[in-house]
Amino acid sequence: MRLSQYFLPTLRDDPKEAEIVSHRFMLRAGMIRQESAGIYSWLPLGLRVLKKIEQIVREEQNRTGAIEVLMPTIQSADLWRKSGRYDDYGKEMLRITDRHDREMLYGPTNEEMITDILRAGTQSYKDLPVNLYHIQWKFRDEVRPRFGIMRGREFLMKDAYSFDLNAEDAVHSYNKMFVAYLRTYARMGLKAIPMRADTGPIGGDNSHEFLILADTGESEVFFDKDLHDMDWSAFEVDYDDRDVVSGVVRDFTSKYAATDEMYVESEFHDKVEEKKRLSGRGIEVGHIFLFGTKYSEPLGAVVQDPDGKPVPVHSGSYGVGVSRLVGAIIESSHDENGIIWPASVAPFDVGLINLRAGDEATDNACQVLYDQMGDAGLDVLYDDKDDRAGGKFSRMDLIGLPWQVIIGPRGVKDGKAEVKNRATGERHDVEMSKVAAFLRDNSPESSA
RNA sequence: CGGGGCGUAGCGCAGCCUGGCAGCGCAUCUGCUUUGGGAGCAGAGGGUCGCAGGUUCGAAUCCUGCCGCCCCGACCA
Repeated sequence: MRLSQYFLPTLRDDPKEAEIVSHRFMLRAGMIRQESAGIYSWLPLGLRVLKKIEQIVREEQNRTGAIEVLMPTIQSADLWRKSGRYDDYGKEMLRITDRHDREMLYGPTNEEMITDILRAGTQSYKDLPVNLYHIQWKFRDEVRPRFGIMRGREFLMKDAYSFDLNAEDAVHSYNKMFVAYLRTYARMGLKAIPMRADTGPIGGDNSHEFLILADTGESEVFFDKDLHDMDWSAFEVDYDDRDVVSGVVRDFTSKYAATDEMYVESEFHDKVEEKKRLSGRGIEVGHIFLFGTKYSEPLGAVVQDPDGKPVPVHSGSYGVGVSRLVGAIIESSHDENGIIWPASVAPFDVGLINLRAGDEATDNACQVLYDQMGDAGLDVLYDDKDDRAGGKFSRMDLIGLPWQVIIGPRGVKDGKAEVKNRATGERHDVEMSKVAAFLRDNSPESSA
């Protein structure tokens, strides 16, 4: 993509409404534009990141055997009356009336609808287990939206729903999602610590929130220092092996970690020796939850078991805040100059900077490199604009592409390109013809 | 929902107290000189001063009402 033909409205000054780093950089880098409180347009650069994150989430869901569907944003009130949540949900739910005076709502979540979909399509225990998910916009009319897309009213969420014949099978479904979440966040370069979460009236151990440590997080967290030493890479697992999967869950839940709502000081002190007690703040980027037959019973999601008896299915729901992750990644990966994208979610792989646009030799060298990198499968943003060097450097640092390939008359004379790593700041003089190979050899292995 | 604050050009702001030509910086456009970390000079374009009403010869400025947005707290992917 040539920058001269792209739409990238960057800002030099901080917009005054943006208090936290991710919000500031997203606005300045031209990723989003606010349309209303908690509602944003996604501009080209932001949309690219959103799609990358969405795709990683999708791939990791599919890997567990979960199946993608797409449910509408608008739902009928009827289903919510059946589950009893229409009145319970309160003002957070945006209620709409259509032209026939039918009561509709903009979905804040989809337990009712997915349970009804399953009910209609499943009659036998032989049809289970099944895990259906979708990645769809949600609307929750938050009292106070803030921090840009981190707490928007409209947000993109992956929500998965598992259905099993009995409680034991449901735990395996839950565990699979737990492991999938570890892998998902790891692939985005994040360490998201699973923490016991409030299970509300249902009880039990089976609810965890996944939190990214960040000063700007909305939750206060308490955890064992040993968690930092766990293997946070996207390790391989056999999802069909119940023991392996539950073993991973056991490992990652063996160390104390709790958000303020579950935190009990005496328990923390009991389980963690003093020098290993850490506390801080975290951003919730996922929440998984096993709720048994809470929705299947009222909505009649029943299958026949091997004895021919009708039994309500056991379910769980599993959410990932896809749009929130864009902000969370920036919170955990930036410097004073701008964003530092992990390669897996970067909007482009490389920024090619032409320091002397209009100079024939420099233009030609850039064109050759642009084609070369494109042929090598790299996604390149080519800054071919007739701007000054300083502005180009600043803008490229701001938008945070993993690599910058800098071409000026100086290098062109020697046949050399300057390759800069955005994260480390390291610069390498690389022969023009070897730039694509250099980037391939020095990029983090693709974890797909 | 309680408390605080803001609304003037794409972004950041001044002007309002004490009513009298709507300004500054950045950005944008044109020309020249420059050209490896946000250049210089000269010129130019861009505004329903959030909206409505009122007071006044005259309102960005004073008064009333409304709308929008931000921040802090109680709630949440």
